[in-house]
Amino acid sequence: MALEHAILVSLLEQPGSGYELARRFERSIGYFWTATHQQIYRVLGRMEGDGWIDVRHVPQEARPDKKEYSVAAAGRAALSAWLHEPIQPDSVRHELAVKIRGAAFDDPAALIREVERHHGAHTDRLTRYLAGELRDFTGPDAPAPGDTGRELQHVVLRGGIAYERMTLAWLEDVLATLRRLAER
Amino acid sequence: MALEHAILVSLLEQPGSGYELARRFERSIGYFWTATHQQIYRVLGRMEGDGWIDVRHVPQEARPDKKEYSVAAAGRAALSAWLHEPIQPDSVRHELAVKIRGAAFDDPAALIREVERHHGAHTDRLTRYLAGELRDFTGPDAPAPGDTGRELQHVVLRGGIAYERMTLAWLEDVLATLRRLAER
DNA sequence: ATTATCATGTAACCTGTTACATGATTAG
DNA sequence: CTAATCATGTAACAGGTTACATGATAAT
Repeated sequence: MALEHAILVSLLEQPGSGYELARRFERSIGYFWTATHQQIYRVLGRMEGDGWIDVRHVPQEARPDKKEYSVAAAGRAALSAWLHEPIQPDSVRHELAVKIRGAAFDDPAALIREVERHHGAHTDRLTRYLAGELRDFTGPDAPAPGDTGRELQHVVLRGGIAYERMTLAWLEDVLATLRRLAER
Repeated sequence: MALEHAILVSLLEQPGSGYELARRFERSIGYFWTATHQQIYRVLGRMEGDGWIDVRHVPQEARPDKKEYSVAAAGRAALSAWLHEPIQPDSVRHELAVKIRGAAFDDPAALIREVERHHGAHTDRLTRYLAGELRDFTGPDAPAPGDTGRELQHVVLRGGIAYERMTLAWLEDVLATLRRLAER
């Protein structure tokens, strides 16, 4: 039950529409939580019903009108309560790892392409994260000392970067292993 | 739709009961896929209905009887088909990261304990993985060159180890950041 | 013409979690 | 006597995915 809370955090950082939230989940929030627009609209409806968020109808020209959501007092309270509850460490889901172990019962060499493809996708992600870090957290845009929000955003981004780097190194290990096995 | 496939891989490595599968998902398979016994029994029922697996009733003394499942031809074919399909790189879900960014709107110092707790849990996991590696993949029990299955199991375990090490380093970064913010 | 972007939603389905339920044996 | 291990399941609910659905503007 954390999509609600991820949305609350995002709306506290910056109010916005369901569409805008969906875009943020593709970008910055995407490196620690994912959600599609269908999920977001559903949850926004529930959160509005529960009084966690307020809506403001924003008419626009040359674009469809939008509903801008912002966090209400009850939402802030719900977030605060959740922050003080312990959660259990997340467990991983690596579909690719299932495939790698499954390859023992099929042709390991056939997996090489797939692993290379994943390596490419993770390289792209890492590149985007690093570009974001350079843009938002270095030079004149570095967070001022005491800018808690920005500092915390940065440490989470560093987590995303560390994850992608570790994944790339592991995929290279996997490729070397698969190639060694394919040679015989 | 990978629980089916994870179960197929596990049953190919070693036939077993739903209970045994649940235990494996807590251990070796747990570092890349999780499932509870409820989920496993439900999926085993469906897989049996689809003819992917065969059941053998095994009477036992001093223990409840068990149903031993093994992979049928149709199951092997289904696994093989899935192995040849491309999958999209897994997206991450780090509930703790949601909390860290949320802490900007609450008390960051209050998160320190929680992060320390997670650090402890990941340390335990890493210790277990390393013990498993030592036991199963070094010394006299090292996989013979050409033992594809064992080699692939090892590379997946190395992925679990790399993940835990990266996570621990990141959590230390998070702790340092939170402590710095709490000092002011 | 076609594709991309902005903007919102419904419906059906599949997956995952939590709680409930039973019952024997073995070790402390 | 209490907890752990072995063994299997049901039921209700929450969360996530896929497909369908609409409709405007702007850029190529």
